[in-house]
Amino acid sequence: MTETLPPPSFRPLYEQIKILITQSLVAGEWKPGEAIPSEVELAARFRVSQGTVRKAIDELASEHILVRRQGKGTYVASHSEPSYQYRFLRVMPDSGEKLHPHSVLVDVRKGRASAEIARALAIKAASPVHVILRVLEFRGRPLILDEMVLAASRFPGLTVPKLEEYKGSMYSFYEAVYGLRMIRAEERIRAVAADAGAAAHLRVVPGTPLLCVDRIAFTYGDMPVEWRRGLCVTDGFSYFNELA
Amino acid sequence: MTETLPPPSFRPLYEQIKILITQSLVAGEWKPGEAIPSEVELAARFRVSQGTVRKAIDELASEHILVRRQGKGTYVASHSEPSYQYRFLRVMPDSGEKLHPHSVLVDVRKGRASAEIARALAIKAASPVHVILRVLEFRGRPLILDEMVLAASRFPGLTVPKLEEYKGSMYSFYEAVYGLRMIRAEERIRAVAADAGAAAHLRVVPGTPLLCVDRIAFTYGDMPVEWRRGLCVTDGFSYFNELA
DNA sequence: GAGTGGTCTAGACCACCCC
DNA sequence: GGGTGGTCTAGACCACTCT
Repeated sequence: MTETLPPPSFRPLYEQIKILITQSLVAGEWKPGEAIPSEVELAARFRVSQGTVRKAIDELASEHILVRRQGKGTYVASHSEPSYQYRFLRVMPDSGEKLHPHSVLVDVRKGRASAEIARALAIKAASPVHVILRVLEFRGRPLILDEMVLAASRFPGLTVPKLEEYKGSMYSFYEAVYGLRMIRAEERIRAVAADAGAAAHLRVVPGTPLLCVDRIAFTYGDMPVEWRRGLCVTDGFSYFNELA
Repeated sequence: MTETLPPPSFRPLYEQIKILITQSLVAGEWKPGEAIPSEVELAARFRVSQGTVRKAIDELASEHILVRRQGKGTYVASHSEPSYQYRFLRVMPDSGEKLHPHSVLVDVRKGRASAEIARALAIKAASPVHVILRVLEFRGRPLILDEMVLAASRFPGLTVPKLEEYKGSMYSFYEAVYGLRMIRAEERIRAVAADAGAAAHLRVVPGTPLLCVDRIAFTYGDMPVEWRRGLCVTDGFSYFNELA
């Protein structure tokens, strides 16, 4: 889906400003949740007009990388903020009720990347990885069985106790502990029959149709960080998507 | 998902321009595929600066309602154009190959709206509707069994021969024949087991897990026009979604 | 070359937030 | 009241398309 385009013959100034701002974000000059300098300050710093900075920030805001707050300033988006907590979770109760799931760790172990996962994470096949299994529960009912795979090199010293502290959201964990902010993800969804293991974790009978959601999540610069497979019960719940 | 907000205390000019442009689109002043007047013309017509018209058009373009073409003009987006033909079809071969499905009509009949469908289409329960059944094939292999429900009042004189002409895309049909351009849709996805009927049409064994994709599609002003349920085989195919 | 959208600037003023 | 983002304007110049 992501394509490498031919070198553009022309490079608008505001795109270069976007790149400079992104570089400061990658370098950690401004951390998630913090305010970046005001538009006038940035305009002075980059020696361009405020309008040009505005256009750059507008685009970064539309990509959910920055957040504008009128009268206050412009902030670095963060998965730790309530409104961003479940930004990538598209499964919802059919009732329309808000979903506030509870995460239960099942297993954390070390392993080696399969060919498929190595390709997805842009690492060498058989590289060491962390594999995390967990169940998302809603009102005490198991809803999603997630398997997450992370390159060990990016997540040194990942341990169960550390993970337990952040049971709410994986991405606020990556962000707070490893400085990796996830900005977008690709999902591929299929229908599968529950095998014995999944059925046990999700408390359904084997063979029950489940959604199988494969996800690759990316940080700044389209660097893949996480491969994930979620098996999801859709009795009373569904995956919501808006086509625009 | 769509909420009615409290009356805004303040109404930017460019939003009013957006509304005026949208009204011209609804009224059919500019038809799908045609060019709208240039920015300077619109600025003169609405007595605002070109910059304000630009901002209005920018937003309409980001909503895929208009399409800008540098050096040529701004056009009304149309499902008849190749790049928009399958804009709302998210099912793709895992191979990465481009999907060019072929539509086969199964049945077209009249019926009455169930409570659920009446709610979705914002019509009275038991209102007369058209029900269309069709199969989407890919390389001769049945992939999706679609059931579409339309308010009869919006689609007078809908007949099989008329439909046959447009087997490629339903939405270019709605657009060309009824002047209804679909601009967005909401989908809810679940996993289900194929029943006997679906299994026969999709040539799978009954019980095979399928994606069940319920869709409501909207035209200008968030007016619901079509209710659709698609049953989809996901062997070699998956539903692709980008989370941004 | 004429016409279109696209970029960039500079400045004025407005709405919102907080001290 | 002072700072922030948000709107609106006017004008210059650039890139692209077609004739």
